[in-house]
Amino acid sequence: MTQDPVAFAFFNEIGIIDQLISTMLTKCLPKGMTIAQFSVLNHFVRLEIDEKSPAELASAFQVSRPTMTSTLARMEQAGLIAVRADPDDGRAKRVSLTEAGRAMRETCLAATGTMVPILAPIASDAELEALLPRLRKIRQGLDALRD
Amino acid sequence: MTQDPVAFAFFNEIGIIDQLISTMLTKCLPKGMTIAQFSVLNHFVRLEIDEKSPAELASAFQVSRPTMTSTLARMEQAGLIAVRADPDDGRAKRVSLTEAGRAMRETCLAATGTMVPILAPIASDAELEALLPRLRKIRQGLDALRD
DNA sequence: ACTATATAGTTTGATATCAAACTAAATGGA
DNA sequence: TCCATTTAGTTTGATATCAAACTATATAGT
Repeated sequence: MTQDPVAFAFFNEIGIIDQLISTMLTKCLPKGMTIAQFSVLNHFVRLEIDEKSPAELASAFQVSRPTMTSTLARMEQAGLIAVRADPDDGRAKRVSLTEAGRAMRETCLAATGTMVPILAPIASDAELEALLPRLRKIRQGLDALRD
Repeated sequence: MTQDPVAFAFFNEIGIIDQLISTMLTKCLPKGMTIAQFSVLNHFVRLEIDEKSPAELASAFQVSRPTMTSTLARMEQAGLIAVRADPDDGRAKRVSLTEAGRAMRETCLAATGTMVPILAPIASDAELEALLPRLRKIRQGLDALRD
């Protein structure tokens, strides 16, 4: 362990934190809702975007296209999004939020809000605020490596 | 987005970093090998442990018992571990590393080593070293919350 | 001793995720 | 015009992950 590169220990902690948070978050979401789906709902609302293609969404969340296909299929099934053919490109699709999707996002937002006071004792806002830009820089560096 | 609690932005970055690193790491591992399996191999070698029960392993990696059952089944199938009944407890099992498992761990270690120079430009060891204890503290806090 | 509870592992059924291979449509070049 | 290449999306097949429900064994309490 001591001979392990620091990077490994670092990314190991990152992995465990992600796992713990994901599990907690999933548990407080409405039955059947997942983080992946909630993220898509959030994306539309926060960026005030009408329509986006599956490929654009996949790219925004840095997941593969098959993953996005799968997530969107479930969301359409659940009535959270509407999908139509792109009028300008026969290969493409256009995805948009439904009213139900918007409502579900509100519900999820309220549910996740309950986690904030629970997390507060773990780390202060100041602490997180201090770490955030440094993590962001690392994320951007990794992101750039992919190409 | 601006009204989002800092915690959300923070854990979002954590999630993306984990995803990017996991994908990179998986790609450099031998065909068929996964991070979950490599972690188990590593655990045995690094802690110099002979045998552990599936429940102990699940707890060490903070995954559910069904998850560990699944991972161990694949590893046993691949000949990386040996599993025997616990002589003292009729419910339990004892898991140990095989020679093949030990060899595979060495191979994986060498493979992941190639990532170190790639990651170096992303963040210096000093930077990671500075962040590590703070992440560890957050992880421990989250871990404690689970109970 | 007997029953209730707790613990070890598995099974079932669901989601997310990826790589590889595939179809269909757009684009570019000769 | 026609073919090669690229791009959008899906399908297939694999792994990880969880919760809930299940079996079997161990432990505790009466």
